[in-house]
Amino acid sequence: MPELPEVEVVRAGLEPAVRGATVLGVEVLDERALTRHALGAVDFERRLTGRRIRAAARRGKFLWLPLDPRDVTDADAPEAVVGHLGMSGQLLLRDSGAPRERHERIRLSIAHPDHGDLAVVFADQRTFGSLALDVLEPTPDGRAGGRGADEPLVPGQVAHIARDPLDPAFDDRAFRAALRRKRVDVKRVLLDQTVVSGVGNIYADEALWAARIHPETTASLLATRTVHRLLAEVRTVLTKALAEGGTSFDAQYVNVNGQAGYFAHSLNAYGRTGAPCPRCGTPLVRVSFTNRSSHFCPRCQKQQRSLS
DNA sequence: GGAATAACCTGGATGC
DNA sequence: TGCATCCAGGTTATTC
Repeated sequence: MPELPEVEVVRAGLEPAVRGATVLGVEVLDERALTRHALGAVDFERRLTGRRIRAAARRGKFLWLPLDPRDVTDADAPEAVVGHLGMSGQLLLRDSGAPRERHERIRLSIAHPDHGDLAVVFADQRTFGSLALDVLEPTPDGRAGGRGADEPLVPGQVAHIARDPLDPAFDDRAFRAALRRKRVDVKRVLLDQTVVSGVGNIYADEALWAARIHPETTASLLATRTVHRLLAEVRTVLTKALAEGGTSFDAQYVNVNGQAGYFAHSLNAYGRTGAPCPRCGTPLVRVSFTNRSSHFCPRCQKQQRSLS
C-alpha cells in the first residue's frame, strides 16, 4: 500500500517529466477518481487544460503539482492538482497515445519543453485514491509545504496533515507532546496523519518492531527515551524503504515506470505471521487492529503496563 | 473535544 | 467450474 516511501518514489519519478510541462488535455474516464474535486469532471478538465506545472511536491502520502496562474487576476489564489493514491492508486508516465492501462481513471496529456509529449496516467483498482484541483494556502510555519515544494504553500486539503518525519521542518517536540496527550494505542497515533504523516500499517508495524514496542501500548505511557527511539526507528525504516524503492506485495504499488520496489524482502514483522522473529526466533503473531492487522513479536515487544 | 467505528471499493484467495 | 465469503487498508464522516 502506498505509504511515504512509495509516494516519494512516485513524486521523484514524476518531477523531471512534469516540472515546466503544460497540460494539453485531460480525460476523466471514471468520475469516482475525483471524489475530492467537488465541482466534477467538466470543471476539472476545463480549469486544468492549458496550465503549466511548476513542480511535484509531497507531504506524507499526499502529492500535489503546483500550477502557474491562469491569468494575472488569478495570481493571488495559486492552485495545484492534489492527488492521494489511496490503497491501490498509481501515477504512471507513458508515451503520448499509449494504450489504456487497466483501471485507468484519469489521463493528463502534457507537453514538456525537453521531453516532448507524455501522458500522466492515474490508475486505481480500488478507487480509494483521487485527484482534485485545490487552492494553495500559506504554511503556518513559513517553511516549504513539503518535499519538492519550492514555496511555503500547501493545498487546503492537505493543510491539516502533519509534516512527515523525513521533512526537515518536522517538529520532534510536538510529536512527543502529542504522544504524551494520547490515551490510545501507540500504533493508532502512528497512523494518525494529523500527528505524523506518511506512516501506514506496514511501516508502523516495522518501526514498532524495531523499537521493541508493543503496538497496543498506551501512547501516554511511553517514556521520553522510548519515544526518541520510536521516532528514530520510524525514520530509519522509512529511509531504508525509500532506498529500496518502496514495498510491493503485488501489482498495486509500482513506480511511474510500472516497476515494483524491493523492500518487501526486508520486512521483519509486517505480514510474517508465524515466521520466526529475526531477533529472537519467537513466532510472530497477528492481532486484529480496528479494521486491519498488527504484526509483532510477543517476546521482544512486551506490552507496557506502567511508566518506564 | 477525544475516541471509536462504519463506510467507501475491487479483486485475489479460499472454501464448499 | 461457479458461487459465496473473507481480506487487504487510508481517509473521512458519523456516533458516542
